[in-house]
Amino acid sequence: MPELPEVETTLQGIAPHITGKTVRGVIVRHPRLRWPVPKDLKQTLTDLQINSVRRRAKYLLLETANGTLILHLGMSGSLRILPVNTPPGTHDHLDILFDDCCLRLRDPRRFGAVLWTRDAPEQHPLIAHLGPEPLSDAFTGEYLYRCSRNRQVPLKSFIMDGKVVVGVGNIYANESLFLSGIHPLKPCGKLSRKRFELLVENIKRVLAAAIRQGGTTLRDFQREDGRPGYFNQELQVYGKAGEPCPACGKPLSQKRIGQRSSFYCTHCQR
DNA sequence: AAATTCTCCTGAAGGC
DNA sequence: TGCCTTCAGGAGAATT
Repeated sequence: MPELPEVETTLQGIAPHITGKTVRGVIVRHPRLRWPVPKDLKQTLTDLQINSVRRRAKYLLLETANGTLILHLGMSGSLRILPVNTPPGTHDHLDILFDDCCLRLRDPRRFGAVLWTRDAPEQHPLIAHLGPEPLSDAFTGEYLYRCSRNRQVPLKSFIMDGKVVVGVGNIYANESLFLSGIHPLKPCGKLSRKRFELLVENIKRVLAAAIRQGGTTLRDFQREDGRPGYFNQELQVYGKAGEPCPACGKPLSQKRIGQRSSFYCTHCQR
């Protein structure tokens, strides 16, 4: 399921193939995603050059002289670079055709999105009010500490809130809380500055390590060339309810927090 | 305003 | 083998 490391992996995979290339055609097979794929996307994009490919939060931004294509992979989306005329599969929603390759979006669960904006993407309503990038210098323990004062939402929900910080999805929230020895249900307003600093260090560490491994492949995620990510091997707690805690050996707990499965050690995380 | 719940969707896994 | 139920989840929208 694409979280920030998977989106970053996808970005690094597709960028070299499409940057500077001119769109020769667009095929929309299944327009129904989270929002309908723009009807006139083919007209809009064809003959435009992709000037740059960037990422903001989990949005991929393909910038042209006339506007920006915004892609979101939802929870089951993947982008691949394929030879032109590769036969499509069941959930292949969209092809963007270039002279020598095809950028194909597959999204079985249709939580993803394809949007077009003429304005600067930073102004787009979905992007304008997002928190800082977790791997940027703006994301510090001090920042999280200040954001969290007078709030009592569970810490795990807090760090997964895109208005606080972007890109910390369920897998990596669980992992970084474990590494920090912090209980996911701890009210965020009660955590000390010191412990926020440790947490931020671990969020950055986990995300950076996952990017190095090409992300985590649990079900649907695949890289632009079809390979999986390998960070699964490094997971300490995610999906491991009942298994021994890697630190103390007691069985790991599982509980739903804010509609998300949460995994933690009641002994090591306080 | 902040916190919580609902919603979209499909495929995998488990129960009988 | 097959049908049913349950679960997974990003994040906007709706509700409390």
